[in-house]
Amino acid sequence: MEHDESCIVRHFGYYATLADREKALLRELESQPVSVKAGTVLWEDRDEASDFCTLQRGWAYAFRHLENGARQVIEVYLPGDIIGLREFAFSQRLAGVRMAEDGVACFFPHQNLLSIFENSFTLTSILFAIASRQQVLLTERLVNLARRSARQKLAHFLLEVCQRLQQTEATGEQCFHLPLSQELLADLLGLSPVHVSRTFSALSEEGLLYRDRHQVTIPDAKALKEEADFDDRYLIGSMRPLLQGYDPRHQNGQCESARLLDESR
Amino acid sequence: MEHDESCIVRHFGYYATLADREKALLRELESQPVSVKAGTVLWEDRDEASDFCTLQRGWAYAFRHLENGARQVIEVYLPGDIIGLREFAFSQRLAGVRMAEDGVACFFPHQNLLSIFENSFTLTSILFAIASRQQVLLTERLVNLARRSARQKLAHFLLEVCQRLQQTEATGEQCFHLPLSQELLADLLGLSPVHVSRTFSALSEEGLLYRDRHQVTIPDAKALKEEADFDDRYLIGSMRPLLQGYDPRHQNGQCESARLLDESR
DNA sequence: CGTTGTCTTGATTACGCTCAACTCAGGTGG
DNA sequence: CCACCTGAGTTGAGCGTAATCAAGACAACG
Repeated sequence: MEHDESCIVRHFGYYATLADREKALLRELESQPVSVKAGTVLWEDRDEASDFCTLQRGWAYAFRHLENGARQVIEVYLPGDIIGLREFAFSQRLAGVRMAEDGVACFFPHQNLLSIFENSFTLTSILFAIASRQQVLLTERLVNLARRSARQKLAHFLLEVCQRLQQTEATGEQCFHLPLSQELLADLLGLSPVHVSRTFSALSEEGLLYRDRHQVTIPDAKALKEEADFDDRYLIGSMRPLLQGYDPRHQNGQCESARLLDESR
Repeated sequence: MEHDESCIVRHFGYYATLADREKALLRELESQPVSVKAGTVLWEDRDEASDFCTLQRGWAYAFRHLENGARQVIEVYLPGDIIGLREFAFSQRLAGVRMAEDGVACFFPHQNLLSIFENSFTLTSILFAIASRQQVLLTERLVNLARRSARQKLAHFLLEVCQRLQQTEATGEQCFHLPLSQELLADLLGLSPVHVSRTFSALSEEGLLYRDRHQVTIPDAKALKEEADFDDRYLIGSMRPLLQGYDPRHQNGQCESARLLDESR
């Protein structure tokens, strides 16, 4: 029964080499695939948070409704991503999650994660790395929202998505399907829908970005990255070899950056 | 040699009961306390990321410089927080960290975290919970930046800090020392320094918030929370009992939210 | 008592919002 | 097959929040 095409096994394998036992543990997470239609709510804000889910196919997004009626899209999930880690320590959801297009999701209970912590050092490290990466994505989104112009926000997001897609799907295309409405992009980037439209037009007129319906093309990635102040070091490409240099016999390593220690003596 | 006043032991103890062995593991993280002056850089953006640090005393903040000269403050760390988890999976720093006032920091190497993964299921779970909470804080900051007015941003941040301080220091005060300049608040909230000043004045005139130099007083927390759309469920108070209901003999729990599964049959 | 950095206040500007009308594509039903 | 409807996207006009620039007040410090 060899099906290493398991999305999550592939995803984890990116971080470190997996033993068969570990692959088996991972496959348990995907034992209950569910087909979900576009618009399906995986869970609502404030629902009881009792499980996680992996995304096998399709895009999804996390969102919050504010008091004033506005909606903020917090994160966009692509195939291979794990959803719900945010609430590991919480008993209720802190954001809703909805499918942006038809897809397949696999739910697994909280306990499975604890069981991984207890049974696999390698998978634990990888999970921590994935949580760390999610935090880094969030950080970049935060900077994007706080300090960049509308055109930079839009360009930056599209560049990020394009690169994340290339990592998972290993295509070299500068052209991809974007199953998100302009209203959703607005709620993601902290703009109004009309301004998203205007920004698309402006970027298009300058030849930095083409879009037909939901198909986006980036003719000159270098120029667009320049425009957007985009630096891909926060994406997976620059991640460390996870378990490199770890020797369980020497558990109390010395600080490499003893700089400050020295100073204080 | 009983000194349970260790900041990190107290912090972890908040999540679950610790055995002596686990307390010992944690104390290793604090074996190298360093006194650091206000303004000291713990590390710079793009430095090699080889260790983490816990904050024993004083405030610190993570920041990034952008191409256009602006600075974004990403996160504010209070005593008891762990700094650097963001870069667990990365080989270089993705943001600089600087002390906002005099304090004490404890550096410990990457390896110590891996050693915890290998040796303590409980501590691993707590670490994951802490990472999860950091992500949640970041999420709330993102919403704050994207969708709220200047006065809401400022009020919301001050309410958050006030509550976080109360959790660690167990004081009931609606009054605290804020060792951050208005310029730093501006860089944190995505505003200009002059507008932070104006916003302080406006809130003060309405009696929602008083400030004398770096001392902040919140006379009517309820009113201010109303104004800021502040909901504290994202803070530690609403966290789940971490290991509740975990039984290692049944590792493959069933999904509680089988809602979608049912639908798809 | 002067110097420095932080904060305040005023005047002007700009980026993106709101409201509203219009276009366009796709889907539905007569 | 066409008429209609709907939802998404586009375009224009006017406005508002917060940015910018600049000058002045204030406190802390040497």
